[in-house]
Amino acid sequence: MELLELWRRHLEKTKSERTTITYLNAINSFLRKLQLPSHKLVEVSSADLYQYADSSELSPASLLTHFSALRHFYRFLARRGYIEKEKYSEIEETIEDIKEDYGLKVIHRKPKALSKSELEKIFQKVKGSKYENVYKLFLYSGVRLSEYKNLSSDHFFLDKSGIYWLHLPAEITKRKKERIAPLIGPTKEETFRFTQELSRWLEDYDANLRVKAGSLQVYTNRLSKRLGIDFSLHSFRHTYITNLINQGFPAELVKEFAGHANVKTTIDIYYRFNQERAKALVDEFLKR
DNA sequence: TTTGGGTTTGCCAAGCCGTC
DNA sequence: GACGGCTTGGCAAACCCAAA
Repeated sequence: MELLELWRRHLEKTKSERTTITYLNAINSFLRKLQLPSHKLVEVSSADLYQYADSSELSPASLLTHFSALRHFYRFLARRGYIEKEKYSEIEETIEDIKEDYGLKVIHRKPKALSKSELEKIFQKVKGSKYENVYKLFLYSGVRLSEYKNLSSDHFFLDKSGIYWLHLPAEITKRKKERIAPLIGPTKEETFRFTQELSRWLEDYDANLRVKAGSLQVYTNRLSKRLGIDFSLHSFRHTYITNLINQGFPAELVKEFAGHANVKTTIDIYYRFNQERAKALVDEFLKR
């Protein structure tokens, strides 16, 4: 059996469908660029790897992904004895050299929480439509799009204090980790106003809150352009988490509500972001 | 225990097409 | 022409793990 086919089967057993697709695409892109037939993959040299990096028009992040795939492929071949261990070491070393040469590092953008005026403009535009309800759900729950796809009224419950909680079972969350999060906004008043609305919407979830994920994404993208506001569905999640932080929830709790696997993610991404914001606020205060 | 870099995977953008 | 659905590849968020 062809080595590429063997690797594909291995990926299908050990990786997600998305990763399998991404890695296979990377290898195919490599073959196309170098105009190599797949059986020549075992003969690939350092010069070929350099040629790919030199001629590629991919962004640093994508090039990194492609080299991750190549490294994974050759590690697979070496472990099964299809290539010499020394050959794999040479390939691995070359990939490291290329990364160094090209300064390949993933650039992380800071999360963007939406401001009050941006939210007003967005909700003014979608007022009265189903998108208004869905956007509010994203904003008050911090739900991810992938989680929203599988949501139903069964995932919401009202607690004794009169606010809704979202209970996401492990099978529908990103990292297969059960998550419980309160549906709250920037203030108590807004939270209770939303709770009343949600109570009505949940009577007929499909009619009030169900939109196809693809349509929701495209609609949001177009709205972002129309309004001249740089936002996406994920911006609502950033805003939800930022609201929790601004309200003084401790990082361990924000981590649980956000569904992060560890608190480092929460602190690194959101608290660092908030420290800058705090500095800006202090500067503003001192100017008064 | 912390941190930096690598890996995995979800999200977004763009283009095409159909419908009104 | 405007709007919305679908597909696909690249980008970036989030997680993981080894080294210090």
